[in-house]
Formats: sequence, structure tokens, C-alpha cells
Amino acid sequence: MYKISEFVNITGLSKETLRYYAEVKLLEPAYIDPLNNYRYYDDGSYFLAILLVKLRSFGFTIQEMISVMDDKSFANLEKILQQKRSTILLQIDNLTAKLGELDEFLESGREND
Amino acid sequence: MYKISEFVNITGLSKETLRYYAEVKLLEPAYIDPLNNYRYYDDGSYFLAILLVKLRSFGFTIQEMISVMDDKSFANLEKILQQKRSTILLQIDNLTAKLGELDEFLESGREND
DNA sequence: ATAAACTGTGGGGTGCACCACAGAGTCAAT
DNA sequence: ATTGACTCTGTGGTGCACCCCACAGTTTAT
Repeated sequence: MYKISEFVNITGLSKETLRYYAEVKLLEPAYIDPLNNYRYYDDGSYFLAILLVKLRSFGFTIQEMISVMDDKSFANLEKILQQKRSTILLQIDNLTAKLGELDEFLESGREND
Repeated sequence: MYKISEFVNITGLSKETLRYYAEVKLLEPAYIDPLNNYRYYDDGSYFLAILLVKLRSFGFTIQEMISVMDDKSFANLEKILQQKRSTILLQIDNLTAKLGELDEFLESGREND
């Protein structure tokens, strides 16, 4: 069992983020001491937290992470990962297109100077 | 002189956006009728509005657009365009890296199944 | 026993770039 | 003159994913 400050250190998630994740039922503490409401996390929490950090870095929204977590067999995971992959490819395409337009605009600016 | 509804049509900016742009002094009406506060735009406004639409599509923030507009010689424009170009390249790099990580993650997932 | 460090709760705030809406005044066309 | 369309102002809300703060209770170390 990890107390919150330890869990913050090993996961890299802030205490506010952990609190928020508990609130939206994305990642709830493994145990809450009924005497003082202190929240404790365990190794299972740790595994999930590391996964969440990874998914977050892939641009998963909270909702997407919840839908991954809700399905404990993680069958949704690959599907959403594929979706996210397409999204990233699309974003790259859009940025590349934008870059082209921007270069074009820079060119036209030079002509007019 | 264009009345607001005409200006909305020819620029593609919404009336709320125009109002907002006026509020932050990004693009102010060419004339405001003191009798009824109706806002009117002219061809100069039109030129600027078209530029703003373009810059916005390049991902310029309001502040960046303001700094372009504040310098009427547009000397800042090319500089910021170049900055934005770098930003876009960086974003593409980051997304590409993320794609790599995601594919790696997908791979490792398959191994563990 | 005392002080420092930790943790909880509730609620507000953040940033960005707008959008929405109510109510009142105004204009254009018939 | 009337109707419908237009425009104004002020204010609140949006979405996302948190962050921050005060205050109070609790734990840990000395």
C-alpha cells in the first residue's frame, strides 16, 4: 500500500490529478481509511496508473481511458489504440498540409515585397 | 462600407468572433454609427479579416495576430510565420514520435496476448 | 509534547477562443 | 404603420483536464 505522496512520486501523476481520476471513477484508491479518509493505492493501482500515463501521452481523453478501464479484459484497448493511431496520422496530414499552405503564403509574401 | 451581416458573409467570421476581435483590439470596425452603435467595416477591414482567417488557420493565437496587426508595416509577420513554421515542424516530429511509441505499444501488446 | 509535514474537503479558477441568449432598440420593405 | 429582419449590450456558458487555495484535521519525527 502506498500513501498518496508515495504514489505521486512513483507514478508522476499529481495529487490533484489522482483526486480527479478518482472523482471521475477512472482510477480509484485501493483503500480509503474510514477513520481519516486517507487514500491508499496498491500495486494494482500502480499498474493501471502507469498504463494511464502512457495512454494520456498518446492523447487519450479521459472518456477514452474510462472506456478502456471499464472493460477489464482490455478488449477495447487495441480498438481505441487503432483509432488513436488514425487520429495521429490525420493530425500529421493536416499539419503537413498546413505547412504547405504556410510555405506558399511565405512565397507569395516574398513576391509582393 | 459593409454592415455586419454582409461582413460576416464575405469573411466567414461570425458576428460573435468579430465582436470579440473588436474587444481585444485585433480588428475594429472602420466606423461605428454614434446614433445606434451599429458597427461597419470597409475594404481595409476586409483585407485584414482575410489575412486573419489565413493566420488563424495556421494556428496563430490571438496574441500573435495582435502583434502582427500592431505593426502596420507587417515586419513581424514573416518572423512569426517562420516561428509558426518551426512550431508546426515540431508538432509533426512529436506526433511522429508518438506514433512510433504507439506502434511499439501495440506490438508489445500483441506479444503479451 | 511539540513542531513539521502530510492529507482531506470544498469550492473557485485557469486558458483559449469564442458561442448563446434574452431583452431592447432599430432598420428596411411594403 | 406595421411587420420582419437586423443589431446592440450584458452576461453567462462551453470543454477539457486539471490547478490552487484556505482551513482543518492527522500523522510522523524529535
